Amino acid sequence: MKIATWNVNSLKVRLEQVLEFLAAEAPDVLCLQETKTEDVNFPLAVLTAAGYQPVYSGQKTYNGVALLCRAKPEDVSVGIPDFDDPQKRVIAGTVSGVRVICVYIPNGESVESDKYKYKLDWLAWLNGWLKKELNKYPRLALLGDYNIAPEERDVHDPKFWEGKVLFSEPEKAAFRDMIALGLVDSFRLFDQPEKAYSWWDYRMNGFKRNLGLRIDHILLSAELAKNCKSCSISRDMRAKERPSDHAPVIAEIQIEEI
DNA sequence: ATGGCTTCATAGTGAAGA
Repeated sequence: MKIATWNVNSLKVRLEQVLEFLAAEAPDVLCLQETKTEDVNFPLAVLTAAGYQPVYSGQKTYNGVALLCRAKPEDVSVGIPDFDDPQKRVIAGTVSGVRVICVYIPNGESVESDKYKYKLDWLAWLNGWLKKELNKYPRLALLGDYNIAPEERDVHDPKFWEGKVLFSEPEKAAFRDMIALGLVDSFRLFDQPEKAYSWWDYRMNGFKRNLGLRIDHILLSAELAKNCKSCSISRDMRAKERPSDHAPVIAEIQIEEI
């Protein structure tokens, strides 16, 4: 089973690249963030024609998430239960016995911002929910744009980023809280290139200079992690004309039949 | 190493992203 996540920064603008990615990688599930598309405008027909069954939760201008699935997703849910959030940031479904949760964790803007408080609050709600979900679904994958670089090696200039949003201590602690639930960062199960990132600022020639952060992740429950065969970042998608500022992350898992 | 992109909503600028 191949699962992937990609913050596309507008599905409308990136649709051709999404189709290209689906054709090239043929993932069983692709999690999308920042679709910035209302559900009535979701490009259902073209993605269905490409062999995928999408489920989605979007809104105008901001946020928006989707799961593009080869097999029909079961028990689809939207948002975090009991957490009243008008921002569309979570969609989950069960595909081939694997619970796939797609998240677009808030950016936070800056540590002084009210949006940062919202981010930390949001992460606390996510953690509480994940705890229950892991009891329910031993085969669970949490994919998405976390807007957190968990370690120094995930940041091109840790000194500069120290204490700043995306790399502040409370955010890293929230990430570790997810690891403490038993989730595993699939990317670090394998040898990886030095200075491997998943996001580069559009400004300042960020990509060409590899001034990036690794903030898009695929976390796996223990049962999936032990069967994970690879995890990599598709830098080539960031090198294209008119790219998203994020690159996709892909993991392969060998699913044993029960 | 941040003002210096990109997208969206909108009709000339402003918000937001990270």
